[in-house]
Amino acid sequence: MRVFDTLTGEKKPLVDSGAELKMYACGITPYDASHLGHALSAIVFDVIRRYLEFRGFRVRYVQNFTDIDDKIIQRAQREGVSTGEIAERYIQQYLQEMEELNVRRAHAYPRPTQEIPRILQIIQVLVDKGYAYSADGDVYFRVERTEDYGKLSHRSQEGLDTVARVERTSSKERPMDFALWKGAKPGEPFWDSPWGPGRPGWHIECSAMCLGYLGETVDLHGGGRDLIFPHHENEIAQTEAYTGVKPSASFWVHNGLLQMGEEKMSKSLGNLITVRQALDSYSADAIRLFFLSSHYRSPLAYSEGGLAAQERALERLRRAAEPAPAATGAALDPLPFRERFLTAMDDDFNTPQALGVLFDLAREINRGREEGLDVEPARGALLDLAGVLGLTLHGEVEARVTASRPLIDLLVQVREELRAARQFALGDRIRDRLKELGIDLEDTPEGTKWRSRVP
RNA sequence: GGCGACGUAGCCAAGAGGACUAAGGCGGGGGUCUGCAAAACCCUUAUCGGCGGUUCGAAUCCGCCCGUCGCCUCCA
Repeated sequence: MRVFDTLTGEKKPLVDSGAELKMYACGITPYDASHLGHALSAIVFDVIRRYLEFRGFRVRYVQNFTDIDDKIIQRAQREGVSTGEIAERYIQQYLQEMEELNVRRAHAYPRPTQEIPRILQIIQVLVDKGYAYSADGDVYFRVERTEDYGKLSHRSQEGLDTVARVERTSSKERPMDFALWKGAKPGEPFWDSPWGPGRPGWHIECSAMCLGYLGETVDLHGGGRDLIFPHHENEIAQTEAYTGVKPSASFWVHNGLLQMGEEKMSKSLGNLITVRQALDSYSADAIRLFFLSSHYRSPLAYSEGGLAAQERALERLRRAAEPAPAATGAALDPLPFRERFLTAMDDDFNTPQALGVLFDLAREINRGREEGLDVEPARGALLDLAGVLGLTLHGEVEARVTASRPLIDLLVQVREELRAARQFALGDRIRDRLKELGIDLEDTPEGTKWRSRVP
């Protein structure tokens, strides 16, 4: 298996050492509803995790929530509630939505406000080692002390210092130094520290939680591309300065960002589709299919039409995965498809190619059915491999019509009788009207079948 | 200004020196099946942004140009 590593810029072999594979993904800052970009990232790492497990790795997966930061504080002040309340609300919403998207739970979801002692201890060591200094109640990381700062994002210290946009604080030694600890301003939540009351900086929390939950070297550290700089660059600097162990991650894995028309989807730009909105209009499988039909490292442009197209494509897979009447012919061997699927996924999780294999397999199943082959093994493989991508292939709208099922059955039965009497005009009318209501009828050799769809 | 991606059919998207007379999906066209449909199946729908170069051979490597985007500031 080969996986692309942002640090080296190339695909490297990932081998199963037999030990637990440690995987850390940067999660969200819960100050508002999550958007599809967050879902994309979550689904990318969910698929990576599922595939690794499918390949026999024992995976330990940790994802954090940044539950204290400027935006959470602002929101809390605006609503007149505590920061903890804001964070908790959106964390629960996120977890609920991820469950609906069939994203498997991480083994742990640490949060900085619950890791303050560990964070303080790390900052203390960095200060003691000369990697950090306190100034006016803040503590900054001394970027100059590290010789390889910029190695992840491929930037030079000189370049960074001259960039006007880097925040210039009078108390900083150099503009590119970044905060480990932020002194509390009036009215802000704070924790006591040797440098005064305050709260952890953004980057230190991930260093602390990664170290605390997984150890000095994680196998796979992930997040969106936008986290490469400064977040992950700073994390590397802190963690490696603290432990003296390099590398702090064997693989840095970053997913491409979801674009919204011309620019990326982001909370600060306000051009977003929330996970909720997407789930209200499309099935979880279709949303996953939309994301996975492009490679995880490429940017992906959101499009209403694209999502709808995937919903239709999904229908092909769903139908192929439906149980078939027992057949007497030879069995359709799914092994070649399985191997092609593995080859695709082994190459840096090439899900578009893997999906191509799934569609090929679906076609073979349909063809096999017409030829009277035993497609059960192939059907099992299709469901199995789709499951690795987190696709259920269930007709998810079925549940919505449970109550009206007997009535629909009755109408279908009446129509069958009309057809038997060659009263086609009336029969067609029933079919057309049901279609308008989101019920599609199909006359097959085994009788009339119906299925519901989103109207 | 610095760093980095990307540009493949009407649309989405794999492929990264020879098995490509370029996967897969959506859409379009034609057909089989059907009372008619639907679904399914079959056939069909591209020479890879432009120009130059390297090579026996390039969508795949190099250079230049054009275009799009991301990061450099909170961000998945």
